[in-house]
Amino acid sequence: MSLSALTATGKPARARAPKLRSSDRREMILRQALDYFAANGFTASTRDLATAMGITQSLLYRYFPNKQALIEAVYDEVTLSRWNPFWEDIIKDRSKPLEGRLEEYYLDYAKLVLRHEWVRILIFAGFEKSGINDRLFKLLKERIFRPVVAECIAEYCNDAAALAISENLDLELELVWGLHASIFYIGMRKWVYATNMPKDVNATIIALVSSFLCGMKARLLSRASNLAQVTPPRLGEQAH
Amino acid sequence: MSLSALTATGKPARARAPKLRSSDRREMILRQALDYFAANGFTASTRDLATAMGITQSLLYRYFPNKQALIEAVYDEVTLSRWNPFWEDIIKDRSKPLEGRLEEYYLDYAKLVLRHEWVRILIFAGFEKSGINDRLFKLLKERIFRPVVAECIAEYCNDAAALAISENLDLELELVWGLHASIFYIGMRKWVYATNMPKDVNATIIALVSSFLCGMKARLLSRASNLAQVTPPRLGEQAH
DNA sequence: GATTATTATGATCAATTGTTAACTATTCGT
DNA sequence: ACGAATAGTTAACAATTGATCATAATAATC
Repeated sequence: MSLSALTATGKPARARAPKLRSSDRREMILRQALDYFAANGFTASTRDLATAMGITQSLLYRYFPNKQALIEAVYDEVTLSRWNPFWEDIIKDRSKPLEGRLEEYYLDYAKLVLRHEWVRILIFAGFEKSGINDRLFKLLKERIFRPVVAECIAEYCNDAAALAISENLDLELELVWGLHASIFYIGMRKWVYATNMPKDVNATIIALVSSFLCGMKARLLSRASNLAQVTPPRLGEQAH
Repeated sequence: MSLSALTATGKPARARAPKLRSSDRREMILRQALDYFAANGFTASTRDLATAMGITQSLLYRYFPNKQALIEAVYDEVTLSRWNPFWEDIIKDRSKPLEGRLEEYYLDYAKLVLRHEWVRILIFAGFEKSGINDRLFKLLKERIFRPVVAECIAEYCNDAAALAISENLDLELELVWGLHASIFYIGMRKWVYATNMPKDVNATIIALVSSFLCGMKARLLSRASNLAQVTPPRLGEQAH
């Protein structure tokens, strides 16, 4: 009988999925599940997911013990394999001007944010399992936010002022959170709200970085000068 | 027989829900559904929802034709009734300094963002039905973002410069999007990612507003001065 | 206190869900 | 070419879902 005939239950027949090496099939499932979950949320059914990738639903369970395991593999794939380990080096490379370094990093990060999986999977994951993003945020804070603050201080403060304010950098860190948020939110406008985007994304990133540095500089100079007033005769005064 | 006895199927008995006036019951369902959906997402089952509010699931269908209608009522409740119509007046009130006005508005908006329903319902809605937030974003843009840009221009530009740059305010608007994002993201850290919050939220808002104004001022002054250089005697042209 | 209008409940349906297991098709070594 | 190993499919189960409706409980009216 014909392979393209109907099944016993009358469902339209589909070409049998080709037999792949176990590792290849697993990789293929992971990649497609990533796209599918990013588009439809983790609540999408395993049946629809399997149909979308041209295999039967039960085959999923040969490669992942259950749906949750597949979801976690997808999450790891997004957060671990899309993190660029060189970002930190870009930020810390003092052979280039600070503004250029920040532009370079944030323009690259924006590319990530403009791909639907980064924004959507991160948010889906946060909703599903609180705390799942902790590792990622720790990475962000230690490898990006703190270095950015350190570079700004190195740029705008002398050593004495840098030392003096290093006790409390909460608000400086919050300004970096703010810049991060501004750029992440561009992705949210596209991939969560489906509302209007900046006319020119790159120009927007550059304007945001410039504005950030302006605010950070003003803040650091202001702290340094307050410091000088409080302890007049010692080091630590500096101007621009 | 006792009212607290078990039912035929052995489920633990629950006190029968009191008989309320139709409008009161509807209001009560709406309010509780808001909290429950904000906490558990729109995919939460109507059974669990009903149990949480101490009524039976079928009662929901007396007040809302289906689950989708309930979800939409919840969404409207959040977006329509939590919008403060006086925000626009605060921003435009030139009897006060600009920075103070922005602080006042954003401190108030932050209160909204720190309540879980605003952040979560908005994002849930965006995921469920793309375009549903369009009306809200139009409101934000017309009543908040554009006025903020206008007030900044009034503060930092003379009339000629204001007129000249008014042709293209895309990037200035994007800076306001960025400030909005910075504050909304504080709510996301709490209600989506369940990660760390600013140590002092109000101080953070004030620092963000200050930094924003610093960047906006620099940008507007720079545009105005470019303008003067390019077309010394006339009005109107502006460069990139 | 009996009648009536209104509100809440319980049982049930059909569809969909994650998951398992028995079965079939394909590939590869010999 | 044959058989074992591997990959994929079909069919089913139990639990959960949104939704419906007849009925029981309560409040209002007289």
